[in-house]
Amino acid sequence: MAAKTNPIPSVWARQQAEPDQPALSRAAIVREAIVMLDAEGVEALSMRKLGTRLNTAATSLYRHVATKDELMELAMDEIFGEMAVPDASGTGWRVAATEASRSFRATALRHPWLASVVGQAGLAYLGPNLMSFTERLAALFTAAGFPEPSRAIDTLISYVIGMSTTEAAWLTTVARSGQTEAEFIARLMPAAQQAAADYGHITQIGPPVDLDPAEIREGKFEYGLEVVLDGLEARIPR
Amino acid sequence: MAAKTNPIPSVWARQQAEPDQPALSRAAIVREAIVMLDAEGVEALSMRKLGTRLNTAATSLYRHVATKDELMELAMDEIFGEMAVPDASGTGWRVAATEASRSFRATALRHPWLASVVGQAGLAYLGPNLMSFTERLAALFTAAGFPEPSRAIDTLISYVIGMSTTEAAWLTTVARSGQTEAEFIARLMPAAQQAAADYGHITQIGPPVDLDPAEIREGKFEYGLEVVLDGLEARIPR
DNA sequence: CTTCGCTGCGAACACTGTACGCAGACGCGG
DNA sequence: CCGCGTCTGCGTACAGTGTTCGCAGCGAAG
Repeated sequence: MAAKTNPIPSVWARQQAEPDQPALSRAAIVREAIVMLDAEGVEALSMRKLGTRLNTAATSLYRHVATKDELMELAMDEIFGEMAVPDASGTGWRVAATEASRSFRATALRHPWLASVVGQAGLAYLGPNLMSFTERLAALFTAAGFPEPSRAIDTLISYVIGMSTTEAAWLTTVARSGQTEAEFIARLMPAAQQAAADYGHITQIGPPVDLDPAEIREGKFEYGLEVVLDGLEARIPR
Repeated sequence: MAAKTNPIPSVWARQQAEPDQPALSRAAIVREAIVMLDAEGVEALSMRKLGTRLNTAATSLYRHVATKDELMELAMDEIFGEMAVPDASGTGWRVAATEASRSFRATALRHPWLASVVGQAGLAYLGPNLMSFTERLAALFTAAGFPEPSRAIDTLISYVIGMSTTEAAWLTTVARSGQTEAEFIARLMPAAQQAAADYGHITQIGPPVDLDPAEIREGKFEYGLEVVLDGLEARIPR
């Protein structure tokens, strides 16, 4: 791009570094990366595209971010910052845990690419927001009287992670197909029933199809959430 | 590689197509891909490397596999074939479900790359082995008397998937660091405790460190499994 | 014997993440 | 005011990636 620098380097022609683009910083890079990930998915993000989106060259990003994997970890931690763990005072631990789980799921569905990153990088990265999230959960479960709060937490968020990432991956697959969720299901039904018949087992698998798929998924999540919380509640010594 | 074809194409010099290499087939490709994935992880697998491993060119693979993503889905389904769902007769549904969950976890830890694939492709792909797995689970939970077996199944495998993939991703991270698991934990402890102190919450997070990390992980899994199964058992109408 | 479809493959294309070295800007001691 | 060292942006380049295309051989079918 030779046209970017003014051919005659005159001080008069040069405008004042247009401050609408707030310079290049790690925070700005992560923010724009999340925008791209939300809009086009995990495989559409490349350092070059991110660079042009920020009006810089791709290699400039490496001044603020060591590697692309590190950028993904930063983005992941940023997303963890969107998850809320409400206070248990007044409402009790169970509604607080329910609300935190719902917040996790909603956030994961808002940023479906998170499923890939969690599957690849895991939760070993100790970002501040992830730390804060688990720390608040630990306070919640300790106050609830669990003798082994870390195990209770791991049980709950394992369920939530499993359900949410599966759901997110499903939604990405549906979105890639260009069809609506109902259409996609309708197209998949014959193959599924065929396979079910092959195993000689007449299963009415899944709920009736005339409901809103999004509501079905939400109901499924809530069902499992109650199951897990029931099992956990029995662990609290009286 | 001009030296591969005999410079003088004589029938006598040509040996009988050495049958130790069992030709190129979709099954052989998937099998070798799994070997590579197990050995070197998901990011070390490329079509070219896989090709040379099979003594062919990379582009030859595309005669049997449409795309690399399809190959990954095939590999994933192949792995699902390793998971066992035992029969419930005699032992009851609960031990059968426990055994199936343990089988899932063991298989996922044997092939840690599966976590990435599940996170990216999800369970929307209807491979025969995945179908068989869920079908046998459906039979198990239906016979157990669950009014909504599909919901019970989704609850259980969501927990199992969440725990197993998180564990697999953790193990991959540890392996990449070149340290043992205990060393890795010891190195991470100060940062974690520092962060915990920042939030003013003195948590004895995690168990004492003088135990075998693998046993700790297994105990964690078993704890959550019992919790989920307890919650599920209460859903069976008497 | 001819023909046709299938399989392997070399070359090429459009990208990717990232290392390296150069150029300019900014703050600071003289 | 000058020089200077550090920091930031960036053009170039490299080693790879998934995948397409057209060509060559080979086995079976007509």
